[in-house]
Amino acid sequence: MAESTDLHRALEGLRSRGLRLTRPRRLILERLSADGAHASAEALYESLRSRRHRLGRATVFRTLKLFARLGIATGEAPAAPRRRFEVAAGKTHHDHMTCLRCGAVLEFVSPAIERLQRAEARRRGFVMQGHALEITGLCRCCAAARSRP
Amino acid sequence: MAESTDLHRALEGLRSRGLRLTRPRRLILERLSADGAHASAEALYESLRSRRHRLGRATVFRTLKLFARLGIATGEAPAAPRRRFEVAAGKTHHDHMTCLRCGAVLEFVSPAIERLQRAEARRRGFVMQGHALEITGLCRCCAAARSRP
DNA sequence: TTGAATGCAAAAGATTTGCACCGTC
DNA sequence: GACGGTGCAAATCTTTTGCATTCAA
Repeated sequence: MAESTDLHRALEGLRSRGLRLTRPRRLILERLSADGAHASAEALYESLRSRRHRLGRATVFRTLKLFARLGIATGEAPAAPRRRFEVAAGKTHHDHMTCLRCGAVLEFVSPAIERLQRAEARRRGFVMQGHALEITGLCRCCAAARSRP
Repeated sequence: MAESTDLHRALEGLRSRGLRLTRPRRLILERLSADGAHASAEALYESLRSRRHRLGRATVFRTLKLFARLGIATGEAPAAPRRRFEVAAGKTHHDHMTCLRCGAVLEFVSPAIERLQRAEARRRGFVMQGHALEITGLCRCCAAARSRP
């Protein structure tokens, strides 16, 4: 039921753009719809490939990217392709705001947010060990620059 | 001043474990201490390497990993090495709790946290476009399993 | 039929590992 | 002097791209 709804929605999204609902796309969508999957491209590739049907790794990546672009699927894309480091000594925990235009990183702390996170975890019996919050967008300068002609 | 403090602290951390404060380690620590850097391994490698001094890419990665282990530096390590996707259709925005033991992903929504994030961004003139919050730790099952002998 | 989509293989990007040599303690 | 650390190159892992072929519309 949920699957067929997803499928119809996806079909619309594709057709309205002159794109096609192919076998690989249907398979990936079905697998992703099942059991609220949070799957990686590799996991999908492994589980969908079989002796009977061929499927390319590249197709899975291409399809996921397409789905993300169309809003059919989402994937937590990291703001930075590379892992970023910073000194920790003498610093307390903090979170980040990353500017997507200039790459600037602002640090911020919100005790209230920390508290709420802890509460949410506790409510679910989840033993919280760490957390990472990243807000993406435009820093003050870049926002100003963009709004200018 | 802050740099020499960091350096001393790091030296302690290293020595107490029988590790050495070498040239590459000092350089990386200094560069990381400067201007509140949020730098990638590649960026550090590029900026520290020169015709006068040789420096290996591997050393930078090894050193950062070591620093992270010793608490001298931190880097937002993603809970999953691979990007994970999920269907978006019909779903509203939500955040994740990832179990580091079994890999389970719990979705949760906290309007209060969302609100606070928006407020923090606004306060800094940051135009928020997106955000990702991931809480890592142990899910109920794994926490229970671990506390058993 | 025809252009979009696929599978494969090769490339690219990020990080890790093996190993002989080097430098800190 | 011993042993931890380094540089280099090769290996790994994840994702992307080029291209001839296939297939949905």
